[in-house]
Amino acid sequence: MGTSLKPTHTRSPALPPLPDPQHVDCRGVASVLARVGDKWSVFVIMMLGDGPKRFNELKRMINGISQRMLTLTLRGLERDGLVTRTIFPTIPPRVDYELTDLGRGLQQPVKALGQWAADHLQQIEAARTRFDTRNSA
Amino acid sequence: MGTSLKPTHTRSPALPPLPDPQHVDCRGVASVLARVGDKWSVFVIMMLGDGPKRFNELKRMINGISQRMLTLTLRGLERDGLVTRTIFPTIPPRVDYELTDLGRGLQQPVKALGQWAADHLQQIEAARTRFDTRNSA
DNA sequence: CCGTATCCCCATAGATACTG
DNA sequence: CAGTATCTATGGGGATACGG
Repeated sequence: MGTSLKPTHTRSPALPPLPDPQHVDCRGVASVLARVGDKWSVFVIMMLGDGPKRFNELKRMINGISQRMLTLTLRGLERDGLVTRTIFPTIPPRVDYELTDLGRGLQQPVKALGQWAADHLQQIEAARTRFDTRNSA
Repeated sequence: MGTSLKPTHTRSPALPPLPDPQHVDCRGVASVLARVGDKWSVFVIMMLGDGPKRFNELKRMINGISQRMLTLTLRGLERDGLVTRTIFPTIPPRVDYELTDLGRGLQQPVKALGQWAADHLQQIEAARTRFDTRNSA
Protein backbone atom coordinates (compact mmCIF):
# COMPACT_ATOMS: atom_id res chain seq x y z
CA MET A 1 0.00 0.00 0.00
CA GLY A 2 1.40 3.41 -0.83
CA THR A 3 0.21 4.80 2.48
CA SER A 4 -0.21 8.55 2.38
CA LEU A 5 2.96 10.53 2.66
CA LYS A 6 2.22 12.00 6.03
CA PRO A 7 5.26 13.81 7.36
CA THR A 8 5.06 11.84 10.57
CA HIS A 9 6.18 13.50 13.75
CA THR A 10 9.04 15.29 12.07
CA ARG A 11 11.01 13.31 14.61
CA SER A 12 13.95 11.94 12.71
CA PRO A 13 14.77 13.35 9.29
CA ALA A 14 13.46 10.31 7.44
CA LEU A 15 12.02 7.07 8.67
CA PRO A 16 12.57 3.96 6.61
CA PRO A 17 9.31 3.26 4.82
CA LEU A 18 9.24 -0.49 4.52
CA PRO A 19 11.41 -2.43 6.92
CA ASP A 20 9.76 -1.41 10.17
CA PRO A 21 8.45 -4.61 11.80
CA GLN A 22 5.97 -2.45 13.69
CA HIS A 23 4.42 -1.42 10.40
CA VAL A 24 1.10 -3.14 9.80
CA ASP A 25 2.04 -4.76 6.52
CA CYS A 26 5.32 -6.06 7.85
CA ARG A 27 3.69 -7.54 10.91
CA GLY A 28 0.98 -9.15 8.81
CA VAL A 29 3.44 -10.63 6.39
CA ALA A 30 5.58 -11.77 9.28
CA SER A 31 2.65 -13.60 10.82
CA VAL A 32 2.19 -15.55 7.60
CA LEU A 33 5.89 -16.30 7.37
CA ALA A 34 5.78 -17.45 10.96
CA ARG A 35 3.15 -19.98 10.03
CA VAL A 36 5.31 -21.28 7.24
CA GLY A 37 8.28 -21.45 9.56
CA ASP A 38 6.11 -23.40 11.94
CA LYS A 39 7.60 -26.80 12.61
CA TRP A 40 4.56 -28.74 11.38
CA SER A 41 2.32 -26.47 9.31
CA VAL A 42 4.19 -26.95 6.08
CA PHE A 43 4.15 -30.72 6.45
CA VAL A 44 0.41 -30.69 7.00
CA ILE A 45 -0.18 -28.42 4.04
CA MET A 46 1.89 -30.73 1.87
CA MET A 47 0.08 -33.82 3.15
CA LEU A 48 -3.24 -32.27 2.26
CA GLY A 49 -2.01 -31.48 -1.22
CA ASP A 50 -3.56 -34.57 -2.69
CA GLY A 51 -6.99 -34.52 -1.17
CA PRO A 52 -8.67 -34.50 2.24
CA LYS A 53 -7.29 -36.52 5.09
CA ARG A 54 -8.56 -37.72 8.43
CA PHE A 55 -6.97 -36.79 11.72
CA ASN A 56 -5.23 -40.04 12.48
CA GLU A 57 -4.34 -40.44 8.84
CA LEU A 58 -2.33 -37.22 9.09
CA LYS A 59 -0.91 -38.24 12.41
CA ARG A 60 0.36 -41.46 10.94
CA MET A 61 1.77 -39.76 7.85
CA ILE A 62 3.69 -37.15 9.78
CA ASN A 63 5.96 -39.33 11.79
CA GLY A 64 6.88 -37.77 15.08
CA ILE A 65 4.08 -35.29 15.58
CA SER A 66 2.14 -35.52 18.81
CA GLN A 67 -1.63 -35.53 18.98
CA ARG A 68 -1.53 -32.19 20.69
CA MET A 69 0.69 -30.57 18.09
CA LEU A 70 -1.36 -31.89 15.22
CA THR A 71 -4.50 -30.48 16.79
CA LEU A 72 -2.90 -27.11 17.41
CA THR A 73 -1.41 -26.98 13.94
CA LEU A 74 -4.73 -27.83 12.31
CA ARG A 75 -6.55 -25.25 14.43
CA GLY A 76 -4.07 -22.62 13.37
CA LEU A 77 -4.46 -23.47 9.72
CA GLU A 78 -8.21 -23.55 10.08
CA ARG A 79 -8.18 -20.18 11.81
CA ASP A 80 -6.23 -18.67 8.94
CA GLY A 81 -8.72 -20.08 6.46
CA LEU A 82 -6.18 -22.42 4.93
CA VAL A 83 -7.95 -25.69 5.74
CA THR A 84 -11.53 -26.70 6.40
CA ARG A 85 -12.66 -29.06 9.11
CA THR A 86 -15.58 -31.32 8.33
CA ILE A 87 -17.19 -33.45 11.02
CA PHE A 88 -19.08 -36.61 10.14
CA PRO A 89 -21.29 -37.44 13.11
CA THR A 90 -20.81 -41.16 12.69
CA ILE A 91 -19.72 -43.72 15.22
CA PRO A 92 -16.85 -43.71 15.60
CA PRO A 93 -16.56 -40.01 14.81
CA ARG A 94 -14.74 -38.96 11.70
CA VAL A 95 -13.21 -35.59 10.84
CA ASP A 96 -11.82 -34.64 7.47
CA TYR A 97 -9.36 -31.85 6.87
CA GLU A 98 -9.08 -30.33 3.45
CA LEU A 99 -7.14 -27.50 1.89
CA THR A 100 -9.15 -24.43 0.93
CA ASP A 101 -8.48 -22.49 -2.25
CA LEU A 102 -6.42 -20.14 -0.13
CA GLY A 103 -4.44 -23.06 1.25
CA ARG A 104 -3.85 -24.45 -2.19
CA GLY A 105 -2.66 -21.03 -3.26
CA LEU A 106 -0.14 -20.97 -0.45
CA GLN A 107 1.18 -24.31 -1.57
CA GLN A 108 2.86 -22.86 -4.65
CA PRO A 109 5.20 -20.34 -3.02
CA VAL A 110 5.85 -22.86 -0.28
CA LYS A 111 6.74 -25.50 -2.81
CA ALA A 112 9.03 -23.04 -4.54
CA LEU A 113 10.78 -22.39 -1.26
CA GLY A 114 10.98 -26.08 -0.50
CA GLN A 115 12.40 -26.69 -3.94
CA TRP A 116 15.04 -24.05 -3.41
CA ALA A 117 15.86 -25.53 -0.03
CA ALA A 118 16.23 -29.00 -1.48
CA ASP A 119 18.35 -27.69 -4.34
CA HIS A 120 20.76 -25.83 -2.11
CA LEU A 121 20.77 -28.07 0.92
CA GLN A 122 24.23 -29.35 0.06
CA GLN A 123 25.68 -25.86 -0.11
CA ILE A 124 24.05 -24.84 3.13
CA GLU A 125 25.13 -27.91 5.02
CA ALA A 126 28.63 -27.53 3.68
CA ALA A 127 28.66 -23.92 4.84
CA ARG A 128 27.45 -24.97 8.27
CA THR A 129 30.15 -27.58 8.62
CA ARG A 130 32.79 -25.13 7.51
CA PHE A 131 31.56 -22.50 9.94
CA ASP A 132 31.39 -24.94 12.83
CA THR A 133 34.83 -26.30 12.10
CA ARG A 134 36.37 -22.83 11.92
CA ASN A 135 34.64 -21.78 15.07
CA SER A 136 35.23 -24.83 17.21
CA ALA A 137 38.94 -24.89 16.53
CA MET B 1 -10.27 -29.71 -6.13
CA GLY B 2 -9.31 -31.55 -9.24
CA THR B 3 -7.59 -34.12 -7.14
CA SER B 4 -7.78 -37.53 -8.64
CA LEU B 5 -10.94 -39.42 -7.89
CA LYS B 6 -9.46 -41.78 -5.43
CA PRO B 7 -12.02 -44.52 -4.88
CA THR B 8 -11.08 -45.00 -1.25
CA HIS B 9 -8.31 -44.21 1.08
CA THR B 10 -6.20 -46.97 -0.39
CA ARG B 11 -4.78 -47.35 3.07
CA SER B 12 -1.21 -48.24 2.28
CA PRO B 13 0.08 -50.77 4.75
CA ALA B 14 3.61 -49.68 3.99
CA LEU B 15 5.29 -46.50 5.20
CA PRO B 16 4.84 -43.26 3.29
CA PRO B 17 8.02 -42.49 1.40
CA LEU B 18 8.17 -38.69 1.43
CA PRO B 19 6.48 -37.00 4.31
CA ASP B 20 8.51 -38.46 7.11
CA PRO B 21 10.06 -35.55 9.03
CA GLN B 22 12.71 -37.93 10.23
CA HIS B 23 13.83 -38.36 6.64
CA VAL B 24 17.04 -36.52 5.93
CA ASP B 25 15.70 -34.36 3.13
CA CYS B 26 12.62 -33.40 5.07
CA ARG B 27 14.65 -32.41 8.07
CA GLY B 28 17.06 -30.46 5.92
CA VAL B 29 14.30 -28.64 4.15
CA ALA B 30 12.58 -28.02 7.46
CA SER B 31 15.73 -26.43 8.83
CA VAL B 32 15.75 -23.99 5.93
CA LEU B 33 12.07 -23.24 6.33
CA ALA B 34 12.68 -22.67 10.02
CA ARG B 35 15.20 -20.02 9.15
CA VAL B 36 12.70 -18.29 6.90
CA GLY B 37 10.07 -18.52 9.61
CA ASP B 38 12.54 -16.93 11.97
CA LYS B 39 11.21 -13.69 13.32
CA TRP B 40 14.13 -11.58 12.13
CA SER B 41 16.04 -13.48 9.43
CA VAL B 42 13.72 -12.50 6.63
CA PHE B 43 13.88 -8.85 7.58
CA VAL B 44 17.66 -8.92 7.59
CA ILE B 45 17.79 -10.68 4.24
CA MET B 46 15.47 -8.08 2.80
CA MET B 47 17.48 -5.21 4.26
CA LEU B 48 20.63 -6.56 2.67
CA GLY B 49 18.90 -6.80 -0.68
CA ASP B 50 20.27 -3.47 -1.84
CA GLY B 51 23.87 -3.74 -0.83
CA PRO B 52 26.02 -4.31 2.25
CA LYS B 53 25.08 -2.80 5.55
CA ARG B 54 26.81 -2.15 8.84
CA PHE B 55 25.71 -3.62 12.14
CA ASN B 56 24.12 -0.55 13.64
CA GLU B 57 22.73 0.41 10.28
CA LEU B 58 20.76 -2.81 10.29
CA LYS B 59 19.82 -2.34 13.89
CA ARG B 60 18.38 1.05 13.13
CA MET B 61 16.54 -0.15 10.05
CA ILE B 62 14.90 -3.05 11.81
CA ASN B 63 12.96 -1.25 14.44
CA GLY B 64 12.49 -3.33 17.55
CA ILE B 65 15.30 -5.84 17.23
CA SER B 66 17.68 -6.10 20.15
CA GLN B 67 21.44 -6.06 19.79
CA ARG B 68 21.60 -9.63 20.92
CA MET B 69 18.99 -10.87 18.48
CA LEU B 70 20.60 -9.07 15.56
CA THR B 71 23.92 -10.69 16.43
CA LEU B 72 22.38 -14.14 16.71
CA THR B 73 20.40 -13.71 13.51
CA LEU B 74 23.46 -12.57 11.58
CA ARG B 75 25.53 -15.44 12.98
CA GLY B 76 22.89 -17.90 11.86
CA LEU B 77 22.76 -16.45 8.39
CA GLU B 78 26.53 -16.39 8.21
CA ARG B 79 26.69 -19.99 9.36
CA ASP B 80 24.34 -21.04 6.58
CA GLY B 81 26.46 -19.23 4.03
CA LEU B 82 23.76 -16.68 3.29
CA VAL B 83 25.68 -13.59 4.36
CA THR B 84 29.32 -12.66 4.66
CA ARG B 85 30.87 -10.75 7.51
CA THR B 86 33.69 -8.38 6.69
CA ILE B 87 35.70 -6.71 9.42
CA PHE B 88 37.50 -3.44 8.81
CA PRO B 89 40.12 -3.09 11.54
CA THR B 90 39.64 0.64 11.77
CA ILE B 91 38.92 2.77 14.79
CA PRO B 92 36.15 2.71 15.55
CA PRO B 93 35.68 -0.83 14.24
CA ARG B 94 33.44 -1.39 11.29
CA VAL B 95 31.75 -4.59 10.15
CA ASP B 96 29.90 -5.01 6.90
CA TYR B 97 27.31 -7.68 6.26
CA GLU B 98 26.53 -8.63 2.70
CA LEU B 99 24.35 -11.16 0.98
CA THR B 100 26.15 -14.02 -0.72
CA ASP B 101 25.01 -15.43 -4.05
CA LEU B 102 23.25 -18.11 -2.06
CA GLY B 103 21.52 -15.48 0.04
CA ARG B 104 20.48 -13.54 -3.02
CA GLY B 105 19.09 -16.74 -4.46
CA LEU B 106 17.02 -17.30 -1.36
CA GLN B 107 15.60 -13.84 -1.72
CA GLN B 108 13.47 -14.76 -4.71
CA PRO B 109 11.36 -17.55 -3.22
CA VAL B 110 11.13 -15.53 -0.03
CA LYS B 111 9.92 -12.52 -1.95
CA ALA B 112 7.38 -14.70 -3.72
CA LEU B 113 6.10 -15.90 -0.38
CA GLY B 114 6.05 -12.37 0.99
CA GLN B 115 4.18 -11.23 -2.08
CA TRP B 116 1.59 -13.97 -1.62
CA ALA B 117 1.27 -13.07 2.04
CA ALA B 118 0.73 -9.41 1.24
CA ASP B 119 -1.77 -10.27 -1.47
CA HIS B 120 -3.86 -12.50 0.75
CA LEU B 121 -3.42 -10.78 4.07
CA GLN B 122 -6.95 -9.42 3.92
CA GLN B 123 -8.45 -12.84 3.40
CA ILE B 124 -6.39 -14.37 6.16
CA GLU B 125 -7.15 -11.66 8.66
CA ALA B 126 -10.82 -11.87 7.79
CA ALA B 127 -10.70 -15.63 8.33
CA ARG B 128 -9.01 -15.13 11.68
CA THR B 129 -11.60 -12.65 12.82
CA ARG B 130 -14.41 -14.93 11.73
CA PHE B 131 -12.86 -17.89 13.50
CA ASP B 132 -12.27 -15.97 16.69
CA THR B 133 -15.78 -14.57 16.68
CA ARG B 134 -17.34 -17.95 16.15
CA ASN B 135 -15.22 -19.52 18.83
CA SER B 136 -15.47 -16.87 21.51
CA ALA B 137 -19.26 -16.71 21.31
C1' DC C 1 -11.78 -42.05 16.81
C1' DC C 2 -11.07 -37.28 17.88
C1' DG C 3 -9.89 -34.32 20.65
C1' DT C 4 -9.01 -31.45 25.38
C1' DA C 5 -6.56 -30.83 29.86
C1' DT C 6 -2.61 -30.99 32.63
C1' DC C 7 2.15 -31.08 33.83
C1' DC C 8 6.85 -30.21 32.85
C1' DC C 9 11.11 -29.02 30.43
C1' DC C 10 14.08 -26.29 28.05
C1' DA C 11 14.92 -23.33 24.10
C1' DT C 12 14.56 -18.75 22.99
C1' DA C 13 13.73 -13.67 23.33
C1' DG C 14 14.32 -9.47 25.82
C1' DA C 15 16.72 -6.32 29.01
C1' DT C 16 20.78 -4.84 30.98
C1' DA C 17 25.57 -4.28 31.77
C1' DC C 18 30.19 -4.66 30.39
C1' DT C 19 34.51 -5.18 26.92
C1' DG C 20 37.72 -4.69 22.73
C1' DC D 1 31.01 0.81 16.94
C1' DA D 2 30.37 -3.96 17.49
C1' DG D 3 29.85 -7.18 20.05
C1' DT D 4 29.79 -10.75 24.57
C1' DA D 5 27.96 -12.10 29.24
C1' DT D 6 24.40 -12.90 32.36
C1' DC D 7 19.80 -13.09 34.17
C1' DT D 8 15.01 -13.80 33.80
C1' DA D 9 10.58 -14.96 31.79
C1' DT D 10 7.53 -16.49 28.46
C1' DG D 11 5.76 -20.09 25.90
C1' DG D 12 6.48 -23.83 22.49
C1' DG D 13 6.37 -28.55 22.46
C1' DG D 14 6.41 -33.50 24.27
C1' DA D 15 4.20 -37.10 27.37
C1' DT D 16 0.38 -38.58 29.61
C1' DA D 17 -4.33 -39.12 31.03
C1' DC D 18 -8.98 -38.38 30.50
C1' DG D 19 -13.66 -36.87 28.04
C1' DG D 20 -17.26 -36.88 24.07
